[in-house]
Formats: sequence, structure tokens, C-alpha cells
Amino acid sequence: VDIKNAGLKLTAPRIKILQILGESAVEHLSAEEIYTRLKLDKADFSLATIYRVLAQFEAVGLVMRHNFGEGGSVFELNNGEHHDHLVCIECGQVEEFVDEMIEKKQQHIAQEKGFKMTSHSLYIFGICPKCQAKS
Amino acid sequence: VDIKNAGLKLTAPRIKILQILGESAVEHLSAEEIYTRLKLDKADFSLATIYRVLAQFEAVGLVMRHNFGEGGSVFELNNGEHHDHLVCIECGQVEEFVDEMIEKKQQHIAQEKGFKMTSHSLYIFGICPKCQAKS
DNA sequence: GTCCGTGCAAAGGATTTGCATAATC
DNA sequence: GATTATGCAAATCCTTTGCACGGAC
Repeated sequence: VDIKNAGLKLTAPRIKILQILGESAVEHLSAEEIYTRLKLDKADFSLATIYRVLAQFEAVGLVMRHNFGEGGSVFELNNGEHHDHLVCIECGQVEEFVDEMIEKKQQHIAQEKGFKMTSHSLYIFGICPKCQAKS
Repeated sequence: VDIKNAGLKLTAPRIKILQILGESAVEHLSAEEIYTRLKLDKADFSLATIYRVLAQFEAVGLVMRHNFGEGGSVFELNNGEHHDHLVCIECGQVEEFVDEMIEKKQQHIAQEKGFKMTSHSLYIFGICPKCQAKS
């Protein structure tokens, strides 16, 4: 895996966390959720370790951290492709999308103001089809 | 002021906080920063009150809360006009902007996925002209 | 006078850290 | 064997809350 390329030792917590994130590619998990899933998987590591591993993975670019709304970060594997997020405010479901026009427009806006753009974060919040059906 | 319209009593902390936010229209202040500025202004209220007032103001739409990066929320007056933010990752300076094309495109994207869009949050991060000059 | 607002200190959630032990390379 | 990881518990940061008192209406 890429763990070694990143200069990190190959340990059980790191392998398992990467695996969990891989299996949950659609979702975006919090540290706590990862912790819980690992336990179900008979892999019981401390929360502190989860946080440490996630921070290291983020630092070397293996995972991305997001801060939707309040109350904690969520993480997803970084597959190298940039994308933005559409988040359901009722059930938390997340859809990913990419829009070239928006990407370019952002570059222009930064340029106009004299900024050198380094990154951006775009979240669209709404109610997903499933939750609309419920109400 | 609008404090009374919101069903809130007119008290010193509320008036002062609104004033501070008004004077700092360009910036986006954290609760802690507001607390400090109030002290300099010889208006010494507890942090708990600042948080309470800000939460109330947010609830009635007088202020908006933002969560750039890590470590706490920042607040700004809500003048009713929606806008997005361009944030300098070195000095924290914030510029506001509005782009119609991006606004519309977001609506389309939500629609395509079957979401009913309720809001969005777009931050462009970069280095401002001043900080570019420094390095 | 009633109800709402405030201060204080304690509680809370998410995340980090110090230190001794245990694992990888 | 040296270095890096982990677990545990305590610590930290930001924010909220319970309770008794004081101020607005």
C-alpha cells in the first residue's frame, strides 16, 4: 500500500483504517464512526490512535478531512481527483460532484482580487430525494 | 435597532456586540475576539454571554456564523445579501464576493441529483496580495 | 412584579498530548 | 536494537449549561 511510501510503518491500525475508508467510499466517516466500525471488525484500537493515524494520513495526502456543519470532522480516501460535495441536511448522505465551469470561475475570482488560489471548499446543502419522499 | 423586532430585550451586551460587528464589517470575528474588543471598549461581559448573544442573533438572522478551517466559528453581520468568501490562508483576511453564474450552476447540480437545495457554502482559499509581497 | 438576561463556575464534546510499553524495520 | 506506534489517562480548546442574582419592560 501507500503507507510505506509515506514513510509510515505498516501497522494494524493503519491498514484497517485504510480498509474501512475504502469500503465506505460513498460515505464520509467521523473518527468516532471509524472507531466503532473497527470494533465490529474485531479490531479494537484506541480513539487516540484513530485520530493520530487520520492526522498522519491527512498530512501525507492519503485522506481528506471535511468539516460539514457542526460537531467534528469527517474523512474520506483521497483518490487524487478533486471533487465537491452535496450534503443532505436531514440524513447526512453525501454526493460528490465536479463542475469544470465552477472550478474555472473560482480561479478567475481569486485572480481578480489578486489572490493566488491554493484550494477551495464548496458544499451544497439540501434535502435528498429519499428524505423529500418521507415528508 | 432590530434587536427588539427579534423579540429580544435591549441590553448592553447585545447593543455592544452588534456595534462591534458593525465596525468590523470587513473582518469576521470569533467569539473570543469580540470578547477582547469589548473589554478594550470598557464593556466587560462574560464569554458565556457573548456566545449566548451570538447564538440568539444567529437564530433570528441578525448574524451569520462561518466555520473556516479549524478552531472555532467566526461571525459577521447578516445584511441580507448572500455572498461567498475568499480567505487568505496566511493572514486570515477575508474578501467577499458574489457570482451569479456559480449560484445558478449550483442550483442545477442539486436539481440533477434530485436534491432540493437549501443553502451552500463556498470558500476559496489563497494568498492575498499583501502576503504574496512578503514572501 | 414578571420574565428574561447575565455572571460564574462547572460540564460537555471533540481532539490532542505525555509518558511508559510494545511493535515494526 | 533503534526508532516509531500504541494505549491510557490527563489535558486542551471551544462552547454550552445550571443556577442564583440583577435588570428590562
